Amino acid sequence: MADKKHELRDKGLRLTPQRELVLQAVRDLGHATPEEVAEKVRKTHPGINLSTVYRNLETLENVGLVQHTHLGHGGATYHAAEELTHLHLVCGKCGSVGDAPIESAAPFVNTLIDEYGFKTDVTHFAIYGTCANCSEKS
Amino acid sequence: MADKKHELRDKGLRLTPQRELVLQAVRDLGHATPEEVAEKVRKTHPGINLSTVYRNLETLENVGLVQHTHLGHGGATYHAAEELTHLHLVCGKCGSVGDAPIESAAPFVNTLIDEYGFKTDVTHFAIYGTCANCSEKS
DNA sequence: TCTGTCTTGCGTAGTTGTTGATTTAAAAAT
DNA sequence: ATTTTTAAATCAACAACTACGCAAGACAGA
Repeated sequence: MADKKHELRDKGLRLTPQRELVLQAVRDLGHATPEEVAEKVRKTHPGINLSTVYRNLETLENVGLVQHTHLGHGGATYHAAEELTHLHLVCGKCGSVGDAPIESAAPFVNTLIDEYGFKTDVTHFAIYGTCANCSEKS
Repeated sequence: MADKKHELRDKGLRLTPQRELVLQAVRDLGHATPEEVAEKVRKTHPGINLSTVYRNLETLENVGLVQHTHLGHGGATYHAAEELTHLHLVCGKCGSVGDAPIESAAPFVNTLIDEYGFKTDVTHFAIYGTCANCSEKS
């Protein structure tokens, strides 16, 4: 962690403030659309352009630092590669995105492999439902 | 099932060939984008318009006969309401959509409820991974 | 059968999300 | 410090998807 400044250069990328900020935003947000990333970055760097965000997300994905998924709405959502260790619990009512450890799905994943030969990648999609909060309220 | 002709009227909808065909297509296809529904319908009713398909899908959804989800790519996919009894196994390589009974996920769903209070609706999202076919080939 | 209303067809036009082209600026190498 | 190279900003174009408006036609009820 000490050499964070160099992880981009190590991948053969130039070290620009924008690029760092985009990566940091993805890490901070956990999962975010390009638009959300842009918004986040603009808090500290107001002039950043949406195109730049898109290009950097693409670049960062190429070197494996981030990945994208589709969580339902339409746009892609990005997360840092090292964060791909949990499930996404998306609440259909409030839109919140919770996390659960990957092990929660282990029996499910095994069932699908054993019975259908289907190798599930549970980190790549949203688990849709209703969160505890919204369940109480209704 | 004998009075299929009247189920639309019972919902307060007019009975048009297009409407019937759209509903039938959704039921036959299991899960399909508006475009795919249109294609299917056009086999027996070539002149049907895409707008009509969209409008009817919307109408049918309003009365609860069909539902839509986002399975990742971009467009919405529709299925008949009574068909919501299986999981969608979407292959990331070939794009195929397989089915698995809802019971496969039961332990998983229970875990999420017990530990996080999260009520999962497993029929409403795609389970993403690699199908048996594509696993062999690679 | 006739009438009023809902629906279709058709084209179009708005979103939304994304990518290019170009110029300017900034980063790395020398 | 200077040069070379790559990235950022800006704006525009694009594509896919969906919705809208109007006129003509089809459905259901009397």
